Amino acid sequence: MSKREALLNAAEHKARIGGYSNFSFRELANEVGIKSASVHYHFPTKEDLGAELAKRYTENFLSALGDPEELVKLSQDPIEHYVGKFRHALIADQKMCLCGLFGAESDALPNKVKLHTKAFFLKNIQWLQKAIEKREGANTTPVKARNKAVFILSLLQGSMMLSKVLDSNEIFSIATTLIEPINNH
Amino acid sequence: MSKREALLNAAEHKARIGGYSNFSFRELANEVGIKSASVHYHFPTKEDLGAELAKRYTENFLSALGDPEELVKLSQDPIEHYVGKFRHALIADQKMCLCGLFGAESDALPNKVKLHTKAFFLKNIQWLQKAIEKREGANTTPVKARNKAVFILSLLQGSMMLSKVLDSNEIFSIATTLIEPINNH
DNA sequence: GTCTATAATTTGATAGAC
DNA sequence: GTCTATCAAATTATAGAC
Repeated sequence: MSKREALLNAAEHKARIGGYSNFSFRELANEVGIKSASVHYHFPTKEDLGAELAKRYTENFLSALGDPEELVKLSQDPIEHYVGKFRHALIADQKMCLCGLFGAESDALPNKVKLHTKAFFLKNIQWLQKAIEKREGANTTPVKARNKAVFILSLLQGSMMLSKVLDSNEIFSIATTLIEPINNH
Repeated sequence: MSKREALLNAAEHKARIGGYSNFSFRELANEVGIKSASVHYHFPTKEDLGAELAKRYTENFLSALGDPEELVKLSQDPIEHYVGKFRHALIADQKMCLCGLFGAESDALPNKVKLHTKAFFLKNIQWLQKAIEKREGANTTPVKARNKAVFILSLLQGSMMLSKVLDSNEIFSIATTLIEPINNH
């Protein structure tokens, strides 16, 4: 693994626990076995590192989601699939969504980081909207599908927050089970 | 207004924008017109200040909510009332819920702050559960009412997050409108 | 790519005078 | 209650050698 990649991994780990201010160049450097000054070779400023972090997280997350159209063709429920990705982030990693944390502290972030965080949310809403449109066909409209997408993403981010603070993965299950009545409006 | 109160107000303002690390004793001192060292007279450590911040926020929020039983007696919808308090926090203050931000970075908080943040969530869930039980009477059970409470609080925290990051209060309206099908299961 | 050395700033905190 | 003075540590960042 390249040093650059190792730095991003270490930063992601810390940021998903305490946000943008929860990692420093020195800590990351120590973890990957180089000196703090050398981190600046890979990322000129902390803002650059933070932006790359949110960008990479978004790319990986959307890539793991796959194409919503394909899912519908295989007659899989894309919403259930989508919820599963968040469940995995919470249960397997025992951490918040990186962009959920960045989103909450959005107004305090350097501009480039904020923009990439915003992109995560826009792209996820688009993914969900498309999935809902494909699944429901003539039973929905673009506006209704987008509203449902906003609803689902809000609920997932919020239920991850509650699961973390109450230290209970069951909270996530409880909140997400109640998606169904909306999902099958 | 006492200096102590002014310090808490200044801290709350900053914390609701960028979390626990987004305020320092020096900044708070400057804003209320005293020196950094004097802040330690009011709050020995930053952890003490943070804990008091979450505690005061929780007290104020629950006090503003009032008694759910009273609301039901006046045949007001307690859920609508509850959503209105979050709407106000978002629209009037243009900020996240303090405990929402603290909740997201929960695992990085000093212990006392974390405990008071957790208490905010537990007390809000209790309030909602009681409100739902009173309103629905024999149509619900304690478990079902609590699950609904978890769902509503998750959705509200998440939709505040999305509203902040997408810089759109409409997002909050969209997400919360879709509470109704669950509310009237 | 990584290092040493270093700068400038900020931070939480303490001691002791008034 | 507030001040001055001070501290130790941490932070982001740069210059320049290897």
